[in-house]
Amino acid sequence: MVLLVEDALDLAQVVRRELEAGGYVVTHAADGEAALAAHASAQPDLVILDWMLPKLDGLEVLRRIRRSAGTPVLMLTARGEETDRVIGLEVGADDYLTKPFSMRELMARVRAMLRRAELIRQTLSEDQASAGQTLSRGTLLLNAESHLATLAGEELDLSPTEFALLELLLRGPGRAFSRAYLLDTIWRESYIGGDRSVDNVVLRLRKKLGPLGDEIETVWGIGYRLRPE
Amino acid sequence: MVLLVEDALDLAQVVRRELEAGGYVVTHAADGEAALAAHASAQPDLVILDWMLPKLDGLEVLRRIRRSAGTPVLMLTARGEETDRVIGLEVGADDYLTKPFSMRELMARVRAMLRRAELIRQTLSEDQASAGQTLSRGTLLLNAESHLATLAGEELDLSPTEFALLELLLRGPGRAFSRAYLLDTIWRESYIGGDRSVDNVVLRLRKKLGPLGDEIETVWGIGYRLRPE
DNA sequence: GCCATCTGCGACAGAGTTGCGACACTCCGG
DNA sequence: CCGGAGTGTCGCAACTCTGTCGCAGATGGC
Repeated sequence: MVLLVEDALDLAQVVRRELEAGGYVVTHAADGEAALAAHASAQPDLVILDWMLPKLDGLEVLRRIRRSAGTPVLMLTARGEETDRVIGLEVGADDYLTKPFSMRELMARVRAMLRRAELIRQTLSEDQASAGQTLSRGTLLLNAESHLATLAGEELDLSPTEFALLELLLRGPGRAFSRAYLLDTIWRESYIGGDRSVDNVVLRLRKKLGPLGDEIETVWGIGYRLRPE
Repeated sequence: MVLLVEDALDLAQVVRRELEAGGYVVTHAADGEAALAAHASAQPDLVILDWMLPKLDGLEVLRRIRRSAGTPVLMLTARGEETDRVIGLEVGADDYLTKPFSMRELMARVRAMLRRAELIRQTLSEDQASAGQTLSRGTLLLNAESHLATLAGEELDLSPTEFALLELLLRGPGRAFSRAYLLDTIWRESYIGGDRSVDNVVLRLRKKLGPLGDEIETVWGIGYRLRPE
């Protein structure tokens, strides 16, 4: 069951039809309060959440959902909206889509998210998904909410891009991320980057991490990965 | 290959030059009917489609393209047609650019779209194969998501091609794969290789697998197979 | 056993990919 | 208007991967 939270009714209609055509059952909510009510009563497998909403905005809705549940959330943001891509990740959105997006892309993401959620449920214990706020790796600590990273007690001075990359890696240790995925996820609407941009952020991040930098492995011809522990 | 559909010839000329300078091969069509014909015969990787066109307008062209193919489409629209945005989404445009636009932005979008198309293809094929599962064979473990293979606990250093081949074999143990099939599946459209390329990958893979390499059997006159357990 | 094919395999070179420093541009705050 | 931080781009070097070739060995039909 998918909960769709979107106040633009025409767009909601389109998305709903597409999802239903793909075999999903869809519940719709048009504002933040309705969304929370629907989430509590229907317990969806996935929430598609617009950023701008009447009554409660998407960010606040996300925050409250996270207090009680680990439901995967896909956020919809408009291009040009002043959204720090990191903010959403802090609160625990699992993925993003920038308007306008294609229906094909939406479906691809929805499927991927549901699949991943299923896997996590099967294999991993809940703590990784719900603990969320502070990620760690050896002496490296990363707190998403305060946007602070420390290495062996020392504060790490990371740029926003570096921070986002490190966070993504820590969220999926062992998982190999392609450059295309990273560009799509971290860079969002700022598109501009080529593959070499990714390389450079990795380069800078590795340096700042010192010895721990080696834990970021290159997967030749694919992308990068944080070495599984 | 990029199909450019634009009736204003001066603009088309400028865009074409820019794209070609960026390393893309460009085909041009000046009206809707020509666009459909070109799309059917040339099978482009991306379509740049003007909204207003002689004979068939852009929307109709998009609709017909969508009946037969999922080619990514970048629509060019005149300023301020908000309602059309939703219609376009419904029919399946993947991105928009409002005239006038800068060449720089166009190029950025084109690059991003091709990248994303690749991502979507990847995600969907993973979905079919229910990736993320760990495949195994004796002491050999292979995890597609992390792109990591281990043999008796030791990490195996496999090239992308070797990895893909091993994954395919593990997914269909006992099944015999012809060289043609392997070229089609692993090499995809970039198969410049002849049959001996396959042989060589098998050779290298066998070596790296050590004793387990013998499990990859040669099917004389056909191709290769992983010995059923 | 003989021949036509097919496969195994080492060597090599070209193509592709990544590491990394240098530089330029943009965005902000002073 | 300046200066600094952040980040995209470029170029070069180093490295990895992979297709090709040649030849030896294996295989199967006759």
